[in-house]
Amino acid sequence: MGRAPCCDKANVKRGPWSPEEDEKLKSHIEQHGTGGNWITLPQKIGLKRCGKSCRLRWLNYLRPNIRHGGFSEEEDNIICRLYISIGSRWSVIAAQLPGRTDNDVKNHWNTRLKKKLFGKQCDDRRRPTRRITRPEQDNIDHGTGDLGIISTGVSQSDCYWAQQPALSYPPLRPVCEGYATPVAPPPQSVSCYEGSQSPTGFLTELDELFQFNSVKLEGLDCFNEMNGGSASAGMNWNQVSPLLRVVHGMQQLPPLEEPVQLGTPVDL
DNA sequence: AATGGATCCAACCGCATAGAT
DNA sequence: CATCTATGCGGTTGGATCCAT
Repeated sequence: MGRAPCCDKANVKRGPWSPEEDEKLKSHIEQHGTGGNWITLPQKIGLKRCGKSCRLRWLNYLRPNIRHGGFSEEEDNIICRLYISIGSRWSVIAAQLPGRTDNDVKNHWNTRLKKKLFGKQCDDRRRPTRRITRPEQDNIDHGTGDLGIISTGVSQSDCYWAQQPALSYPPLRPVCEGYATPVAPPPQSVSCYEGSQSPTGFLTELDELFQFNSVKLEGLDCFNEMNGGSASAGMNWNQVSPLLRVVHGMQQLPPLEEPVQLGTPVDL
């Protein structure tokens, strides 16, 4: 028996949202909330949309204080370090970046950071600057703390780490007491852009990096507390960063209640 | 100017989980 | 306890846009 569809796909609109739809949804939620039921909400307000689609639209775009684009290098570093530590748990990572959504973080990772970290070569100069899309233009000078320069996937942004003597990790702010902060790996361990175009060399360096993490992450005991002390409940460790699957004793993350305060110094 | 490839990102899909019954 | 339903989440896709030729 198959799973019941969440909505009648034949009778719901799909694809991009119109400004009118956005306005309907936004004003209703601002006035009445979601009513605790996304499924019935679109019918209530006369939207021919799936409840899931409404939820996604609200969470990713209509919600107040959402920021799009213009990721700072500091945010990039946080994303990379968390990805290395906990894998593709985008909601957790996004929770550390105020105003960012999991979808945004995920897209940013997939389109830029992954290339940074996993070998997009700096000498790819075909596209020195990326286009500035309308949403990005909207975000420029909106107090995001960025310079208003849209770094591209391959130019300044992509080459940022490549230009460094080695991948440089600023220290990650601990997310809870006793949380063993993923600490900057030895610089030489991730110098993946320096003559490491050879996959073998790169993998070796990654191995070193994760051996490093295997030590540092042993302190993640407080992961256990996330689910009432159950060491494995609620956590599929196969989904943890593939880079960390070899790590022994990796345990569950604690609840991440406080977003990382960007720009705050970190005591290690 | 036309075309094809690359890139980005909004949106969808489907699975896992939590909560209700 | 079993089943059903809604929600949350991560993976993937499709279309728009840009750049190089």
